[in-house]
Amino acid sequence: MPLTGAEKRRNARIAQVLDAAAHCFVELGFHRASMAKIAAKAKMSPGHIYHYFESKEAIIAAIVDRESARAAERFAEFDAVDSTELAAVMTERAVLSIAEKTDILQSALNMEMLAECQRNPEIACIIHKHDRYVRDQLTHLIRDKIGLDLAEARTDMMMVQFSGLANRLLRNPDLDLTNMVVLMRQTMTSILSPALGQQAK
Amino acid sequence: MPLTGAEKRRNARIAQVLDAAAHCFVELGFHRASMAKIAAKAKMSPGHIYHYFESKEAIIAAIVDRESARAAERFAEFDAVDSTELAAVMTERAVLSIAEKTDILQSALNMEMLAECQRNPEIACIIHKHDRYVRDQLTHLIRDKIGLDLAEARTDMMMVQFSGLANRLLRNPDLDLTNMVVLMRQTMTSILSPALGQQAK
DNA sequence: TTGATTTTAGAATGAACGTTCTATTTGTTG
DNA sequence: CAACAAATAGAACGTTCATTCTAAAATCAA
Repeated sequence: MPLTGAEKRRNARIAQVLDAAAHCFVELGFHRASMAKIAAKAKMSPGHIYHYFESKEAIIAAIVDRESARAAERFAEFDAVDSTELAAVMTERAVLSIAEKTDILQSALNMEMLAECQRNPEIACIIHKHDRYVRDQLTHLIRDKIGLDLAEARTDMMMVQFSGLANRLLRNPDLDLTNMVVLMRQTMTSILSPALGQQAK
Repeated sequence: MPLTGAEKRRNARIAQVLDAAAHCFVELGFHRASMAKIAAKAKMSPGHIYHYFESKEAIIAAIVDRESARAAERFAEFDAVDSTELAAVMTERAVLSIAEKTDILQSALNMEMLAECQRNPEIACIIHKHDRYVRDQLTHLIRDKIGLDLAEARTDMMMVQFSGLANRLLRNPDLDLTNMVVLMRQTMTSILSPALGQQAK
């Protein structure tokens, strides 16, 4: 069924609040971003926000859900990639997405989400849900399309590279990516290579 | 020079506040942990804390500094490891330190610190300082003791594995480490192997 | 012990916050 | 246009917070 005019407007307002909230959360963090500031950014009154969200907590949950979903979506494109190229494409993507300014800011939000994840069960649930989704897609790719064993472990190792790189750039903003690309590609290739165990002592 | 009684007592009180603050920060985050709660946990009055710290911000900075220093210290032991064993030892350490409950809680604090790092220049400075220290140690090890090229890039890739694994465990608490250990060791070995570039397409 | 200094507690303060309430404007429908 | 409903603004409320102030207790010097 198509949305009525009222519903469309309502959704637009909700998106407006979420955009404003995301902006404030990146800049100030969940708990220093006040409803007043979010309202100002969204160009509506503080009180009015409560017609769309039950509480500030609900806004945080909605943001975590939306941002996690967006991040998960970006993994979907790997599905179409030829299996011999997967390591290279993933490397390019990891490095490139990190190199974009937007993702650097994003990762502040990501860190905050992960911190919140440990104390707020509702947030934990949302994050785990999206992570499971990405993991299942990737595992399917590795097990069924590439035909490797230990697909879950390989998936998690691939994902270690993504989050690790983001984490790394926060701790060391001067990180030189040009040399790391080579090593990253080698690492991804190694994770996706069938031979296992002989390198270990 | 040895510390006087008064100085010793003062240092003990400061440590008492920091321990209490760390506990509250893990449980509630930087901004929901109130001075009243920290004071209660430290068994002193809120007002009294201001004799040791200028502000709550100063406590946060001190915690970030102390925790970063502790984390950096734990990297020092790699210095004594035989270069052929480094990958294996580092793998064991990454997996083991993650498997400990204390480090899981620690990583909530870590995430919060990294989030704060993007908005608070003072916090950023502290984190970068400790990261540089660890990185320099590891780079020296890889370049001078093992004798590899691209030492900085290899260092950062090693560190990607550490933070990536911690990150991963937050997103997926059911992570099965037993299979990952094998892949992690292979990855670390690959990062520390001299041959470079031929795997890449 | 007495006086001085440090350490400590706890109430007081003022600002900021999330949320609710009340009123006004806008939009829709007959 | 009239009447009603939805949307919106903004003031008001009660709470919580970081910080400061005041005074009491403890410690130390003589």
